[in-house]
Amino acid sequence: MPTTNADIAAAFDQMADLLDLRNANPFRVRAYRNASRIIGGLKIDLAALVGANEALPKLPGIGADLEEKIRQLARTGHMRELDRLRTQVPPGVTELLRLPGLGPKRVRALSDQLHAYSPAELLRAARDERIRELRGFGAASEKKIADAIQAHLSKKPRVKLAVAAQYAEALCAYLRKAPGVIQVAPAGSLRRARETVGDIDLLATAADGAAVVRYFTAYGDTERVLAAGDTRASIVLKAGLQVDLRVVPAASYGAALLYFTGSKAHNIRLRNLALAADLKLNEYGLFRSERSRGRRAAALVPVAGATEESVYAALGLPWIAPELREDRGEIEAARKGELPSLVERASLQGDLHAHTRWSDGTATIEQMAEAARAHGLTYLAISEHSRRLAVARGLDPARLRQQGAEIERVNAGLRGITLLAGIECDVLDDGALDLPDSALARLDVVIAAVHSKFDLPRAKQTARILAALDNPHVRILAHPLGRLIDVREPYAVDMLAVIRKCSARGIALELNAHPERLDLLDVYCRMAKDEGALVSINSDAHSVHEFDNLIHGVSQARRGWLEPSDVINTRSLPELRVWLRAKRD
DNA sequence: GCCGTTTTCGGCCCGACTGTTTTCAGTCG
Repeated sequence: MPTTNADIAAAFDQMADLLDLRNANPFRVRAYRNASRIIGGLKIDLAALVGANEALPKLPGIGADLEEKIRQLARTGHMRELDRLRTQVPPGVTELLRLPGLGPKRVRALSDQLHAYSPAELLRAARDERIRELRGFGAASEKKIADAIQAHLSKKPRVKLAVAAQYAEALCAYLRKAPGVIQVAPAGSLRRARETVGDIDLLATAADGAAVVRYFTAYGDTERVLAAGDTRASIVLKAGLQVDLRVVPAASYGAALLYFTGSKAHNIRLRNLALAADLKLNEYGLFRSERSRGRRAAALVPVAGATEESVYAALGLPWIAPELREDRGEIEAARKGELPSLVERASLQGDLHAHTRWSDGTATIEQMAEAARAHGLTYLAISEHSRRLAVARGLDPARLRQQGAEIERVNAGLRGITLLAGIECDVLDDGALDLPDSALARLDVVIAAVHSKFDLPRAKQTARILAALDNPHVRILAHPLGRLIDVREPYAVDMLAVIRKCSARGIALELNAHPERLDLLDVYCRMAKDEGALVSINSDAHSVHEFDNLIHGVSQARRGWLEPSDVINTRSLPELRVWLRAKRD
């Protein structure tokens, strides 16, 4: 079993947990956490490099020591120091760190003094009222811990972006009516458009923060209030989602929005840039400290803060789009003036993947065409399932011909939008396609899709998909990882090999915009861009409403640094036709 | 454990809230 980057990241994270519990130097702990985050988001396969005896790339925050540990993990699957630490901390204790309100110090106190080594054991201690006996704890902490464990044991998964966005919109609309409120904006991972969101972060500006907090905690959908001060508050919605609100003065809006949007790693980079320029950055603004005669303390003079642009500018940077703020090279790119001009929803001219009643959609061809036009699109490919997907009434060659005739008939009466004849053709177990080449050759666009045998071993799955990509008619690879968020893991496949094949054969990778899929993942969007492969942002709409989902695909593409030129359906129909007809080897 | 256009040693982001404390430690984002 080869070691993946995810394995290395997990080992480093566990190392950080264990060191934290053993009261190690906090900066050493941070070094492991940083390394974990960096490796977790890395596209290069580190273990493969080690296996090939090649040099590892120079990674920020990874020095000689951690590099050696990466080598150990790659070669043996183990890390001596981690194995040793594991024997010194009872298993289960690190799980206690996952409980909100418990950090390393308190977990240590609880496990050392109460011998509570797991959430279940700690819950028992809370019920026996043994926690309140400890120094530094009281009845209130005991109850909080008990509540936290119960919430943890019935843990809700992160909420999908599209769902969180709905709650956030309603909350923002409510907050805009709060007394004295000036601005309200979503922040946090929601604003960065991460595919799932752990909680909703909102920012408001007002002169009187306490009044806004009072109004916020009175929100009708509130299950309970976790904390409420003059500048911040946290509530839990009845749906189980936590919402954090911060209120700052209007002059701090930009600095606060920057700070609460994150990511944490991006913020740390910005603060370090500020420090290097002898400035101080916090959620209230960017400040220069000036010593004046007769005063002991230096005065803080505001330099910027009302807008995000002002803060970035004062740090010598252009504004950076929230989707890029993950410390994945955006600061360096900004410095060099090499930030991508990200794709936008308005860049999309068409959609190459939608279904109708001919297979498992709910609308007619006309209705889908009309809806796509109403969403500002100028072309739409009707791409039904193929016969193998019988549950979805997939088309066989005969029905495909009939459907093609109807598309032609409908097209003749359409104004402002053009229909293309497509197919979402199943990839069979051996990589062959589900329809004969003679049927595929008549279509405008053929999308190859894996809908079966998700659990093939990596080598077999990769070979199967590569074989499908060899079919000369294939122009797009649908939802390349097959994952359903929170439901089905991505299948095991060598994405670099798949992306290189797509690049070589001029095949686009689909970024399926359905909120359950958001497949291609952001890191692979970037890999596709780096490898010169195109991406197609498709709705996979099965009803007239689902064209709205395109925005989620665009957000994911932006997280993957994609520009309009990287996305095939930003092209006009004539340009697209040129690409569709281009000769392949 | 990492890092360096002042540094190879001595730093390492910063403020709010809570619960426990009588002035602060721990946790969180």
